[in-house]
Amino acid sequence: MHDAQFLKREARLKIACSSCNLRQLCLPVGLDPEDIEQLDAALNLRQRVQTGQHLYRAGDIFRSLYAIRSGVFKLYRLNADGREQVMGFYLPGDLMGLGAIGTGRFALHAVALEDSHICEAPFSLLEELAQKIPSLQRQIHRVLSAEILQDWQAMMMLGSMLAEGRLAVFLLDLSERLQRRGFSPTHLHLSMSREEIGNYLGMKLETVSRTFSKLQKDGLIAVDRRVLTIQDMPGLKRLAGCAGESHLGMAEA
Amino acid sequence: MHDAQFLKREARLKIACSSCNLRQLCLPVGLDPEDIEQLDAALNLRQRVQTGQHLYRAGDIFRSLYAIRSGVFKLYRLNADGREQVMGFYLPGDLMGLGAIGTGRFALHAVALEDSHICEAPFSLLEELAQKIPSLQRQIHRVLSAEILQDWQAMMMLGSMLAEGRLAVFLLDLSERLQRRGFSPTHLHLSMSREEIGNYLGMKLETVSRTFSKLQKDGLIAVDRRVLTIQDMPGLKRLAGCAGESHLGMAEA
DNA sequence: CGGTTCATTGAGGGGGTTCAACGAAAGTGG
DNA sequence: CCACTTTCGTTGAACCCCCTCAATGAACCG
Repeated sequence: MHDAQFLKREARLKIACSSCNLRQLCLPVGLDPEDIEQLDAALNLRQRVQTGQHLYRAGDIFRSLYAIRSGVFKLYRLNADGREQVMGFYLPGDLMGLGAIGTGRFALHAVALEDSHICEAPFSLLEELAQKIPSLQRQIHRVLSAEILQDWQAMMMLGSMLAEGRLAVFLLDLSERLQRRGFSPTHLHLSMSREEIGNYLGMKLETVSRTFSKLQKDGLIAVDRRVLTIQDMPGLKRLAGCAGESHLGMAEA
Repeated sequence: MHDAQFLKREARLKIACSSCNLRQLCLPVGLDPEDIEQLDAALNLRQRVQTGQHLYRAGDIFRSLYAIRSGVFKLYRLNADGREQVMGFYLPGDLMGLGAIGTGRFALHAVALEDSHICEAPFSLLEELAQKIPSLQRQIHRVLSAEILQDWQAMMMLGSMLAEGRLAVFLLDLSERLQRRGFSPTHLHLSMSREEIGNYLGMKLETVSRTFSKLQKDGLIAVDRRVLTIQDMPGLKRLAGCAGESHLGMAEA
């Protein structure tokens, strides 16, 4: 993501799970080469999604999961009075649509924050294949479970942390996910606006901006527009770990 | 739950999925009678968990999912400085442990808020069985997906609603889940304390208490200790729907 | 009955929102 | 190339919801 070279290099490659550099993050994890071939056949539907385009919308009938090959997506919902609520940001190797399996309809809107490429995985085919390939079934379970864990982390942030802590958790999470994908863990490009970050973290864009400024003043990060450098990883982790949770109070059973 | 008669009646019955009145909520959904028998054989491990007892603890090795037959459980985590963070309340028919599938270890503590009965479902057996029974596999996917949806609702509350709205969503969610289980949707017994509710909703127990009082003054609910009656369902839904989200503001793109 | 836990209510303070102004960067059309 | 416009980010000041601290009351239990 945020790397034109990366995009171009990917476009030139034959796009197959077996040759995909995301196979250690995506559905193929734990599969034998011959199984990956079968998987490849099932999800040979590739698509390009340009910045600002929607991959699907809340209410659409669910037929497929979508794996991100490159780019970044924002998942969000619109509440009763039309205001947006960001539910997460998704990176290469992530699967989108997991919340729709149960109901048969997408619950959220998915929009590309950068020019992106995705792989469409028809879910009925995936289920069929999982019936024959135990390791694929296990991986589907793992992926669903991981999404639950990720959501719990967001709930934890929103439920018990102050602005500083939330931003620290957000940055560390992003950093770790980027690192797992082979990007630098300290030099991040933010594909989302301050408003989108704040919306996800349950605060206003002004608060995000102010908190960025404070973290910069404290020497933990350096921000220049949408390029953010983590300068004091342990310090950030300290913020994310314990400090700043629920108004400095120490009470509780 | 919260009904001694219910517990006693259950104890007398032969405890099998095929005769369980939760089979429309739990793992057996969509299974043929003969498949249910196989499922029954796989999870014949029943347990009693008394109020305050832990079913498992964060960090424990994950081997089984746990289905609630009767009672109520609280799932929570302890953060760095030992403070509690409630991640959810689970009712009969719900499955616990879904977040542990990916990592092999439980991420949360599970404690009974009432004297409860659970069914243990060894996950390796479940996976094996799902390999043979497509409808069971589909149900496992559905259950995992439903947990994701439930978590998204919690994120939505925490991220964009004020105390009143959060409490309204909480009560309506509880009401609907109780109704699906055959209980009254308007007359609820709260198995959890104000502090636990507040912790889950990202607010202090005093705020929960004050907000209950306000909702009561407005004629939406009636509260007597841990018995809560919903008196104006549409009014509550109005609160949960749009009102009270992010400081009364109407701006935004 | 005294001790503990839980719930309610009040008063004061703080973190974040709201409203507002300003600046920087990017895109547009002449 | 430069006004013009638009979008995005930053910063300041006032207000408000909720937290904190505190006191009181009700129910449960040994």
